Amino acid sequence: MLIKEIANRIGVSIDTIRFYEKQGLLDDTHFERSANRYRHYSEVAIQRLQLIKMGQEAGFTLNEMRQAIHAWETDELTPDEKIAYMCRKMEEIEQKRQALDDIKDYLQCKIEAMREQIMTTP
Amino acid sequence: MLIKEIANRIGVSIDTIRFYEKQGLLDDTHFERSANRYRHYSEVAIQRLQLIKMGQEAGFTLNEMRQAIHAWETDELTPDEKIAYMCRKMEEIEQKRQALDDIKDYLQCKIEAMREQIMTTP
DNA sequence: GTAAACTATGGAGTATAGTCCAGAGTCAAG
DNA sequence: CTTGACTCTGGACTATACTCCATAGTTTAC
Repeated sequence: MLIKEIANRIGVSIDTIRFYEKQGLLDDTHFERSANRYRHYSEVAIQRLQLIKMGQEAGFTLNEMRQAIHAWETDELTPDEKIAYMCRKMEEIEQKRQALDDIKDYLQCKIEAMREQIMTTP
Repeated sequence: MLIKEIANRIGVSIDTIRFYEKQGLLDDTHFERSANRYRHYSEVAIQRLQLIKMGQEAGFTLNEMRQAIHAWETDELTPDEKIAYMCRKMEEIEQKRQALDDIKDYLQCKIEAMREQIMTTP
């Protein structure tokens, strides 16, 4: 799969794919170079890019994701430490959820108040 | 309330408060100037800053918030249109929640797989 | 065999959201 | 009446995450 195809599949630009590579989020485990130096991406690359996209939508930075991936994929941490690392990430996600719930309540109140106002004005 | 006090209360820097002002998120309805040109902030400013903070934690940009605030506070939209606007924002929030749930499931799976691995290795 | 469409690289430019700094004025305490 | 802590302004600087561009090589279709 050449760069244009994977970019289209994931829904990002070609430049973005190359940018992620420069940032160390994609490496030679995700693609091979043919004789003409073209990158040929594997299914693993698809998964990696989907993960990055998911993480970004959830509000994580590329830096955070690179660190988390590194923590998970190397042997610098024991399995228990890896689990502990990811559990901390889960807590961060919970906090983000709480922020969403808070603003949702805020908007809901605003909307209710506006509806009331519409009802009670002649 | 001078700028240092409100910055401390909200938990942002003085520069950030002034930056928000430049961005049109705070105006003379949020503070008055004394003879020495010092800004004196009101409770309304506190509420506005808390809203901005909430919105940012939820992943909205300053631009989006400025637009939403403008839509809500001017008379360019009818009450019904304002409600419709905010309901669309509610949908965006739902999408963000979904992204969080997705990545949470992903992490959960990873963690489970790692636990399995720990159990089954000698 | 050439034009269109693709790939490569390096580097410049953009938007967002601040952060820092210089130079100047203000205020409260001792 | 000076020292230290505060305020003001304008502008330069930073990090993140792209995006665009020039230049050059490659492949596909006619």
